[in-house]
Amino acid sequence: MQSREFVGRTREDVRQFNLSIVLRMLHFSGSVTRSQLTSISGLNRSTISDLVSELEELGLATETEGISKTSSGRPSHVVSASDSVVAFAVNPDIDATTVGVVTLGGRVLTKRRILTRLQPSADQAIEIAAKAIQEMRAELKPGTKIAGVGVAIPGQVRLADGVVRLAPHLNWIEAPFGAKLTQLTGLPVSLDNDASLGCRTEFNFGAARGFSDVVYIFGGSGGIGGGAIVNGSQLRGAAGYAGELGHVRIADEKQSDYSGLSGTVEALVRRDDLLEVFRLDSATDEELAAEIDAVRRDKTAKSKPARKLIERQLESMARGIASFVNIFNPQVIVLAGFLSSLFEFDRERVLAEVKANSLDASSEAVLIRSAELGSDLLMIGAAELPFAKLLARPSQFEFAEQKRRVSSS
Amino acid sequence: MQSREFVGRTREDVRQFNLSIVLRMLHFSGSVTRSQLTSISGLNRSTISDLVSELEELGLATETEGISKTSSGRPSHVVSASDSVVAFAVNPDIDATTVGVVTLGGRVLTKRRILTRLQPSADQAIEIAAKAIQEMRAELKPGTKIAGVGVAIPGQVRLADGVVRLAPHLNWIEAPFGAKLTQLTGLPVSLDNDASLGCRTEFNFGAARGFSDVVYIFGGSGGIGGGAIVNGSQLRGAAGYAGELGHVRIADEKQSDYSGLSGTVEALVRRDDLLEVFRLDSATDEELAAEIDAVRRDKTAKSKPARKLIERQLESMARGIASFVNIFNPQVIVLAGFLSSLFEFDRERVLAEVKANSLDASSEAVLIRSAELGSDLLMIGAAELPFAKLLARPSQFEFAEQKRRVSSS
DNA sequence: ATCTATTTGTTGTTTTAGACAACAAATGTG
DNA sequence: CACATTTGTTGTCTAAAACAACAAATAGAT
Repeated sequence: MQSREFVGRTREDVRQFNLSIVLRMLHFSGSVTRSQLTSISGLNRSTISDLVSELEELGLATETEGISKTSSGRPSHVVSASDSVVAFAVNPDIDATTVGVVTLGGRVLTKRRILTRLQPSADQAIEIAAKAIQEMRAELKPGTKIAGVGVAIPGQVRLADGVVRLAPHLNWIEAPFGAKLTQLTGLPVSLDNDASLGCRTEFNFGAARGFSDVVYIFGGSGGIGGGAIVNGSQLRGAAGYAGELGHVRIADEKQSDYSGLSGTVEALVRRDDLLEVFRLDSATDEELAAEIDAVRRDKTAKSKPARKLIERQLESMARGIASFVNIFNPQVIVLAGFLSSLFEFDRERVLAEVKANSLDASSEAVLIRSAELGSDLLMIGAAELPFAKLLARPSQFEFAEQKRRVSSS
Repeated sequence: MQSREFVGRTREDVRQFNLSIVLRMLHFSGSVTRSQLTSISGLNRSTISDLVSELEELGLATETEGISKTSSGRPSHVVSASDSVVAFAVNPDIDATTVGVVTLGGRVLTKRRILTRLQPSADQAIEIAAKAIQEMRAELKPGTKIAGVGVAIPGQVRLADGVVRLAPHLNWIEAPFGAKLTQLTGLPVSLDNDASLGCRTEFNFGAARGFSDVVYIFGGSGGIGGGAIVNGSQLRGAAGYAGELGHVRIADEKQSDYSGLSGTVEALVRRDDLLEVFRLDSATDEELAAEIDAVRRDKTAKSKPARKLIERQLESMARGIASFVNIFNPQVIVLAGFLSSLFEFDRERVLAEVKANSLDASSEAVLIRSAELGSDLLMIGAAELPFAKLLARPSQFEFAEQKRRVSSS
């Protein structure tokens, strides 16, 4: 008999859980009135009062007797997530490493993008991140509590120990990112795949908010990543590698993807191919979107090769989506990165192709939409990793020491 | 803000939850000693004592001062799931409808297979099931409590209202199976897809026991079905259609499956094709397995066409599995029906093909194995539907009335 | 300006279920 | 047969949610 499943619950668990739901409401909505907390949770007024007091004492929430626009009656106190609880977010990528500070309320306080040479080694990225964190830490307001460091990795991450198994784009193999960054910063570090975090963030704050079953597909220069929300919780898999939707085979073609698999979505829907047809060396997602949109509007012969490529990619993408619809029966599919541009190129056609390649029942109610969150997505997503641990057991969470020591370097 | 997620917990919830874990342990293991319950749950001895007493009073558990082989010390009481709590299980199929009675302890008390003409209508199947249930109900020991009726459907089921959306094999479309069977029997009826239930049962009692992330693929005469366990809970999707693993596209081929989709696993791995190459009109899984095994052993030229077909199917199956490995990163893949025979034909090759078509990290630890549970699989699986509701809130569950009335028909 | 209805915050009390401690009961062992 | 060990039982303790009563703060009506 497995033991994990059959662990009993005590009164302390109830308390932790209720503290957790209150803090989660604050985290996801910024600020909430006490009467809202009461009605949504279904708990008694006095219980909510008690819980909020405890969160205040823990330094996790602040209460203001602000204005709460209701019809009549005594106005309710507004409770907010404390701005003095923060997490560091790190996102190493091919040409730069981004580091930011995110508050428990979801605001990005600072963000720094540190350019590197192309394909930095893991050790280089770790040192850059550690340095930035140390500097930013010194600038924090006194009394600020640090929940930890969250890292979004463009590759496969073993969740158990924070080792980057493979990041083909960066050419990292078996890099113990988490352990080393912990060593350099003295802070607890959690890692996850960037697309998984993107999925989770769109689910928490963006286009997939309010749904319970979500498929997220992200297209970037490093390939196609994905994530899924299943019955309200993130798809992780045994070791954390789940959600590699780009590496699903959909055709016989020989062309292979960045991981060497052929006929996959990632092999057939390539950002580089689009750049090539537009004769661009590199482009931001906005620039690429503009090019694609220009093709959409221009119906003359001149844009034919580009149009054909876009349509071919769009069709491959739709085939992949159709399989995901059959597998997950999601309420919504969120497309991010340049996939969103492919979708906007011809929404009707994408929808039609998806329907044609999936079961009627599964596809009848599915929504397809573009991602909503922009450049702060990965900062907020990465910060969610340490915050998740805090949110799970608010009164037992131990913050990193805030005694700053003079760094020797 | 979604409301469901943020509902607070009360002391009553704790009680229900603890009653639930105790009853679940009894359900999954048959019988357990009180000391085991204590150590596994982590609850206090006196609490377990109290919980067991309540379950006894509810008629859900029985306690015997039996022999518990421990080293020394006072022997512990053995607690078992009550045999007088049962559920009906129903499984309509193309040529017969099977109805059974299953105890909370997991024993199949009775099973009846009622032959029908080929492709019976839903109404016919419902009437057959209702009649069998009524007869079996009359034969139950007095005092037996009925948790409800669970139905395993070879097709897509809308979980919310128990409507069979599509069962291509049976040619059922939009059949309100649940409502009608409830009407005829007066019992609460729950439905689910047969492969989903198969998955769940292998997870609870069979080849996938003890894992948290499972992919299950079933091959039968009606096509290829599937199911998945994600982080310990069943993949359902928005409406309950998730897990249609057979309808995932893996190749360009034109050949289409029973639902009209082309190039899918179901289109390329067909039981009928195997029967044809063996010149069989029909065959049980055992007979088919024997044929396939004969080919395996016979290396002469004579069996060439069969061997080629088997190998082609095996390869397509492996391609599908590889995609599922990338998507779910499961600990184990369970193959059932004739897929298990394909696997046994050449385990090494299936494994090699899966590895070749999936990411190294995702596939490195994955196990592939054949299903363990035999003919009672769907009976136990279907019964799990009503039992699940009982297990979720033991002291609030309302059993069907046991006052038997003389049936008018 | 005052009164009323309404809603919310606060405080003290009640209830419930798990934890704990002490003791009795039932086994194996030397 | 004394002893150690484990388990069941019983009475008490404790923490946390519910509850009830009252005070406070608003909008709207007069």
